Amino acid sequence: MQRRVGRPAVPVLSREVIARAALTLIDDVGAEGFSLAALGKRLGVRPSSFYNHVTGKDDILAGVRELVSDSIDARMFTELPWDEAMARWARGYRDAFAAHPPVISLLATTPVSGALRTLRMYDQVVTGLERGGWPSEMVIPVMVAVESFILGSALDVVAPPTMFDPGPLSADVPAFASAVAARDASAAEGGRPPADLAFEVGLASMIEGLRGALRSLESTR
Amino acid sequence: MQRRVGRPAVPVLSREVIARAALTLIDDVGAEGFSLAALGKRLGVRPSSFYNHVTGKDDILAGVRELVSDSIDARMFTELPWDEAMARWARGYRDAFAAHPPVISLLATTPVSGALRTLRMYDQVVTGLERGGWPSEMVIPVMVAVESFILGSALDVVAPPTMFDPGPLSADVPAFASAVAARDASAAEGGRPPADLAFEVGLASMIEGLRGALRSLESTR
DNA sequence: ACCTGAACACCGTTCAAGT
DNA sequence: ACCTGAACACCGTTCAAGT
Repeated sequence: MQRRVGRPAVPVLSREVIARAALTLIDDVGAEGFSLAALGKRLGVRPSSFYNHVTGKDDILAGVRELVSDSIDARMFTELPWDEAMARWARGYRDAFAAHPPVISLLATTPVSGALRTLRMYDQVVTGLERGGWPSEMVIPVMVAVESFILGSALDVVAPPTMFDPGPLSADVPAFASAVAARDASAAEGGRPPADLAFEVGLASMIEGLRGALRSLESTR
Repeated sequence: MQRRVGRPAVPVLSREVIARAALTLIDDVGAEGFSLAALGKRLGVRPSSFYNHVTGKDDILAGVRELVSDSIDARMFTELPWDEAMARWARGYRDAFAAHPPVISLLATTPVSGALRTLRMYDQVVTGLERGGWPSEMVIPVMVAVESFILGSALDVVAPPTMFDPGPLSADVPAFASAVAARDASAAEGGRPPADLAFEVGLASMIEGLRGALRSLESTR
């Protein structure tokens, strides 16, 4: 288990290895349990070793972000109508983060990575929207609006479900308490997590609204 | 400047005083410059003093959240039609966070506070939506969907504008690069921050989509 | 009740030393 | 080139001592 000092015969670390181990560590112990010491222990390495491969903790988290982002597919924009592609892209985007709940809060603070892979994804979305008839100055706002909704929804997935216990609070906010109860009953009936209902109604509404906006843009032209 | 040991004649701290000082400190030095040591220096106090008034750093941040959230108004739901009230609520909600950009990332990780004031706000929104004809099991999803969009948009405000420089990247993602240029030109013409365009188009679309969803719910009943 | 000051365990980062 | 190990400044938190 213990390694001798000096350069090892075969390298034990790499940027990739570090990022993958960091992702599973965060998944296992949560955002607040993540530290270079804990990560080093998992990899059988001293924390100072990381600095041969990354510039520091922030760089490790950037690697984690790339790992998660890379699993998001945007190729549907090359074949499907823009509105259908948008719905599928949004679900995949949200699922990628929902698969790693504790990661969401760590990465939410730096939503857009300048990584080339991410820019390529944006490029595909932009191309699909323009092909769908959106005027070019509207394309980025439309994409960012949907992305903001997705990221906000991902945060909601990880939010502590404070709303569930009744008790003294219910008396103070009766309309809210009974609406939560109705929502929970409805979600349980459908066999889905309560947070999914908000995501689906929000996504469907935003896309329907965008469809209408595009129609009126086209009719006034 | 230096205080003698022992209990002071008149208390220098309180939960409120601590939260206000924390908010302005974060505004001044950013999220990463915030520490109990720095906060103590501002208040002329040792970090250990805080523990007489709050349970720790997280509790201080909860106080900051309450401060920001308390400035959000939801009374419009008692007088205006639900869709118009929703639009105003959303703008005020976003503005409250946009007024403190560095705070957003610190607080985004715990989007929903269980504070009574926050629950009261939700209660007003819920009441307004039900008055507008929304079925009770849909009310929470609708509110959460809009709130998710708002929080995601607030994060976007604070996101580093990586997208602006041309150079080698533009060649790799041409559609994206030219769409950003078109967006920037359009924003500059309107004299608004580029991020505002996405918020406005997203908000208008979501509300328009929700109007449509409510209409079809009502027609099938 | 409410502050100081010493002490604690832990943190990210730097850097010389070793192979 | 790539690891260890010692050292650094800083962090949040605990707690006895003081008024």
